Amino acid sequence: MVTSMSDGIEPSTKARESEVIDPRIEALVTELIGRVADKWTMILLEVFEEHGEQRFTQIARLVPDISQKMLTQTLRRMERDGMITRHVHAVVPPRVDYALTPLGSSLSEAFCGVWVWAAANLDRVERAREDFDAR
Amino acid sequence: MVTSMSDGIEPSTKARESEVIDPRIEALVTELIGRVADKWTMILLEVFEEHGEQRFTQIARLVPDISQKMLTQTLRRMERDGMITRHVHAVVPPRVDYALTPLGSSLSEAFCGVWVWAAANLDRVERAREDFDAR
DNA sequence: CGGTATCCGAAAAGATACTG
DNA sequence: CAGTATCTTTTCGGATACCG
Repeated sequence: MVTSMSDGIEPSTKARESEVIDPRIEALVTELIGRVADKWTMILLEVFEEHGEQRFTQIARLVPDISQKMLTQTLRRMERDGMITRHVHAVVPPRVDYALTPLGSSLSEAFCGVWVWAAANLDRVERAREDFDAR
Repeated sequence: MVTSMSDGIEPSTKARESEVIDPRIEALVTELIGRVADKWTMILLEVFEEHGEQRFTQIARLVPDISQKMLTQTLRRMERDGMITRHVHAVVPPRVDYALTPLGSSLSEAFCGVWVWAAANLDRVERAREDFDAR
């Protein structure tokens, strides 16, 4: 869809739709996918999309399996990538609110299809695994 | 987005949209996302979607950065999950063809939006990072 | 060709303790 | 509360050797 492969000449039997975009762009997109197609990133995007602005501890409660380290790390990276904002309130005890930016929101929407797919195909995958393991 | 409703009563201050789906289903969907939101899985799906049925060595050529080990591993897992088929031809030298199943194809489509997003927002992310690092 | 098996160093994730 | 620092464990990925 987005990748290229700059073949030379061949008439080729198929695979004739996209192709020949700048390999530099290709590499950057792939790097970005590698960054963004991360389990925790996807899950946090989803949490923000569903629950709106949240503070640190609340997020941790909504995602019980994430370690505090990974939560901090993922939030920091998402902030750096422009997905979320981080607002520190000067109160005691401290309060930090995280919220999606429009950019993060748009990515969340792009991932929406994957969530729908997962919910819809859960049982199919389950059965495929059973079939495979039965061999 | 996928999680859902059927809350009981409480008025609550906010966060009144989702909630209270079977936590078992929720956990399974999350596990499946964790499995599927993998860099190499995404990239291999994309390769199959673009280039159709491919044999092992050809895939390796199309994805130069993947190690043989990770390629085998990812293909095996995708086969187990019902995303791809694996056909061994009884010839010498051996020939093994991999191809998307309808299930894999549907996942690939679900991911399509993410690829489009990445290509479209590359520069925005780039600038966000520069801004962040400048602090 | 299309793998599997093994070893190994590097990187990522997890657990725990401490702090402004 | 919202982290950071540190330590341990797991996973990743390259290199190499070997097989049907």
